[in-house]
Amino acid sequence: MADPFYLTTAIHYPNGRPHLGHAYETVAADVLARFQRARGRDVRFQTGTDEHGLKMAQKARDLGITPRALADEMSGHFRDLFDVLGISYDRFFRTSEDAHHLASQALWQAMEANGDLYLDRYEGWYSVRDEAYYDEAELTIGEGGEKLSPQGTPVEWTAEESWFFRLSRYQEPLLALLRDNPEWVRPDRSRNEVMRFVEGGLNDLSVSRTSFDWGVKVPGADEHVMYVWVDALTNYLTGIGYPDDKATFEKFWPADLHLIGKDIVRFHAVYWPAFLMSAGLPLPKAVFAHGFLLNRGQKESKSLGNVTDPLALAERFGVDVLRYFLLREFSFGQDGTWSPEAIISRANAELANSFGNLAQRVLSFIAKNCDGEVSAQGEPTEADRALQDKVGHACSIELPEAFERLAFAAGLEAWMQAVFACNAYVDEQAPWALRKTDPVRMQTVLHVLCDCIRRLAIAVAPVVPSAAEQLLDALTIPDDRRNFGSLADDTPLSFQIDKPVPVFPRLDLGA
RNA sequence: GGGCCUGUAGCUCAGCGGUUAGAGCUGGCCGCUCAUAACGGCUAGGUCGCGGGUUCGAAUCCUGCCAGGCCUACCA
Repeated sequence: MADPFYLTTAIHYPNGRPHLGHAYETVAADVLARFQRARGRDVRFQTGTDEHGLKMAQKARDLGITPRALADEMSGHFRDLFDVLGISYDRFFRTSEDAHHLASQALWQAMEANGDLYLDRYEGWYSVRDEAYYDEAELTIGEGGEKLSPQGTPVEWTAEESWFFRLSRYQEPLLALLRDNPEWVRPDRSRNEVMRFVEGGLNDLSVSRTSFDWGVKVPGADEHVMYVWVDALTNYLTGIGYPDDKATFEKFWPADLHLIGKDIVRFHAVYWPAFLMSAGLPLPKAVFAHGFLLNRGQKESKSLGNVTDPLALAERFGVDVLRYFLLREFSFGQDGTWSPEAIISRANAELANSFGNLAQRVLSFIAKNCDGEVSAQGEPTEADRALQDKVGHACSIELPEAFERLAFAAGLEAWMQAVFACNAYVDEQAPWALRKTDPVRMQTVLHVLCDCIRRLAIAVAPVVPSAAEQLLDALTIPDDRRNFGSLADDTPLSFQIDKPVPVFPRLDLGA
C-alpha cells in the first residue's frame, strides 16, 4: 500500500475576500500535493476556512446578516478561487460543519480528562477589534478621552468567566521537542521565534469566551464557546475523521506537514503541540512557515488600497503562469516582491520562449517534416547522451530533491537549466539541415528531443498541470506513464505527434 | 523597548571563511532560421546597506548604526 502523506494549509479566515497571500500558500501546498502524488505517495491534502470567532460575528452584524450567511458567502469565494487555481484538495474544510463541532468537543474532553482545563475568571481592558486583553499600563488616551489599545483600537472593561488551558505544564516538553527536532519548525527564523517564546515562560491560555456565541460550544458549559484557535487547529484532525473514523484517522495522522504563514507560527508550534500532548495524540511531523508577498515592495492592505484579487491575476495571466511565477520567483520561506511586469517577464522568458517554444519548434517540425512520427533509428552520439543525462538528472534528482525540502525556486532553476540545454542541442544538431543530409540522424535527434520534452513536462507538471497535460497529450504519453517513476522508463520506441499548439502564449503588458 | 529575519549587478535572487563574487532577466555584438520576432554563442554591468573589529584571508565571523518585515513586551 502506498505511503500516506497528509498535508494541510492553514484554514483561511474569511472575514474578507481571499487575497494573493491565500493563493500563494494554497498553490504551494497544491504543488507539493501533486508532486507527492506523482512520486507515488497516497496524498491527503486539506485546506478550507476558519469561520468562527468574534470578528466574523461582528462583521455579520455590521452587514445585517447571520454569521452563518457571511461564512457561507465568504467561504464560497475561497473555494471558487481554489477551484479556478486548480487546487487539488481532497477536503475543503469548514469549521462550521457539525462534525467539526463534535470533533472539537472530543478534543476538548480529552484535554479536560488529562486535567489541563480549569475554570477561572478573566477581566481587563478588552479590545474587540484586536480580540485581546490589555494591561491598564498599555493603554493610551484618545482624542475624545476614551481609552485605546496600543494598536489604537477602542477597549472596554470586560469581565468574563473563562476556561484556561494549562499551557504552563508544557514548557519543558515543548523545549525538548524543539531541541531534539531542529527541522520540526522551519525555516530557522520561525524556529528561533518559537524557542525564544517558550524559553520566556508560558502562561496558561484562556481558551473560552462568553461574550459571543459564534463558535463551538464548550462541553458541559453551553454559555462558553471555544477560543477560535482551539477549534481552528482541530480542523487538521476533524478533516481526517477524528474521533470516529478511526481507519482514516490512523492512516493519515500524524500529518506530514502543516504549511502556514510566518505570522501564525506560535499557534502551530506552541499551542497546537501542547493541545495534542494533552489529548494524548501524536504530533505533526513538521511545520513550515512561508514568507509574505509584497506588491512592488509594499505590503498589501485595505488602507493602502493596493489589495490584489488573485482571481484577476489568474484571468489576466493564466493559471499555470501564475502558479509557476509564485513558486519560481521567490525563495519559499522568505518574503518576496512581485509586480505584473515581473510575472510577464518570468512567464515570457522561461515558459513561452524557453520551454514552450522548445516544445513547439520540435513538435511542429515533426508534424511538418516527418508526418508526425519519429523513432530512434541510429546509434546515439555523445551529445545525445550528454543531453539526456542532463535532463534526467534535473528531472529525477535535482528538482525532486529541492521540492522535498520545499525549495521550489531551486528545483525549477535546475529544471530551467535542462531546458536551456535542450535549446542549445537543437541549434547544434540543426535537424533542418539534417533533413537534407542525413534523415536517419535527424530522426534520432528529434527522438531524443521528444523524450527530453516528455521528461521535462512530467517533472514540471505539479507546477503547471494544464500545460504539462497538453504536452504529454501531444506526445501521446499514456495517463499512467506521467509520474516520477516513469521518468526512468525506457524511451518510447516512437512518438506520434499531432499538429501542436503553443502551450504558453507570450504575454504583453497591455493584455 | 526586546528577540528573530532580510538588505549582493538596472531587476529577481544564489553564494554564507579561501583562487579574478555567480545565475536568469534587461542592454550590446555575432550566429541560426526549425519555432510563440522565438533559439544559440559572446559581452557589458557590483563600494556584497553603512562604520568599526577578528583573521594570513570576510559578502561570508563579531560589534555598532541605518532601512524593511515578523513575533513580542507592565515603557510613562
